[in-house]
Amino acid sequence: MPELPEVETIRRQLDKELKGYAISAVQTDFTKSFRPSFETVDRVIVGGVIKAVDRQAKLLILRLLLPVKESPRQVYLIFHLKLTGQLLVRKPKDPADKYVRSVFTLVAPPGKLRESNRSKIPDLNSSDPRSNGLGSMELRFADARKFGYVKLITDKKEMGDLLKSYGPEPFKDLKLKNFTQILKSSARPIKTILLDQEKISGIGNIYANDALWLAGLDPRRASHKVTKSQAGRLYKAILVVLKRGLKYGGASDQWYVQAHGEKGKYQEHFLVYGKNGEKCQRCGAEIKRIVVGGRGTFYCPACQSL
DNA sequence: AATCGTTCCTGATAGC
DNA sequence: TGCTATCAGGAACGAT
Repeated sequence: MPELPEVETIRRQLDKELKGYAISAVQTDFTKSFRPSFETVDRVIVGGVIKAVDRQAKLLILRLLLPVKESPRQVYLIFHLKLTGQLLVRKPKDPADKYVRSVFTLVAPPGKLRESNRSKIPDLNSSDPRSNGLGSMELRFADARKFGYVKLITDKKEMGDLLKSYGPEPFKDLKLKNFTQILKSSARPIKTILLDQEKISGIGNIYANDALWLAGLDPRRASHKVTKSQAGRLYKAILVVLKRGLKYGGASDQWYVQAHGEKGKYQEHFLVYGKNGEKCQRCGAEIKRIVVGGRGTFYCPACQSL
């Protein structure tokens, strides 16, 4: 399940590779995933040039510049991968990927094309009619479970409001002081708070489990009863596990892959996530799986105290 | 305002 | 082996 480290890994790759490309076509066999509608997205974004790829929480945000003659306009194309979404950068002739629901065809503008293909062999044999024969690419949106979505926002204020609905970013504005305040604001289980995107951006089930284990905190503990020193430990633990997730290129537990289909490696370094029945690497007790807030939760009953 | 239940969807898995 | 029923899960949404 793509969380902050997974989405950020993809963001860095997309930002590097897609910048400067223009969208020349959009295809889908699942229009339901488009908001407000496939027709609108298709009509508006074709011709748009990708200026940058941003991230907020688990959202990937393509900043597009529409080449309207009088006044070029910026719009935002947002992807949420939810549980099984993948964004793959491919060549049109590359082998098919499983569960592809939508394909965005990308073409390099002349300037970009000369620059990036100077030393490459031109692909003159492409049979794809949309291809310009040079530097054409595809951004494939695959999603086995179909929970993911593509959302177009054309209004700057609407974009601002959307971003404001998310909690602070762990590596930007989440400081110990506001983290402590956030914990005090609710009586729900601490793990539920960590997963709440309105409270804190980017944490999902994997990193919530591992951070709570690292901090030695029971995931069921009432958030507002977490002590000051525990909050301090949890704050550090969150940053540590997210950083490790990033370092290993994300966790390819089931579906997650990076932008070129490679797997991440954080799954080889899980602390408790998915380790039901195994021994706690800190105290040797048996890791248990329980359900907290409707989510599978892994923890060590011996060293994660209430 | 905070919280909770329901819903979306289908691959993987357990049970027979 | 092959079939069927059940489960998992982020977060939007409506209800309380």
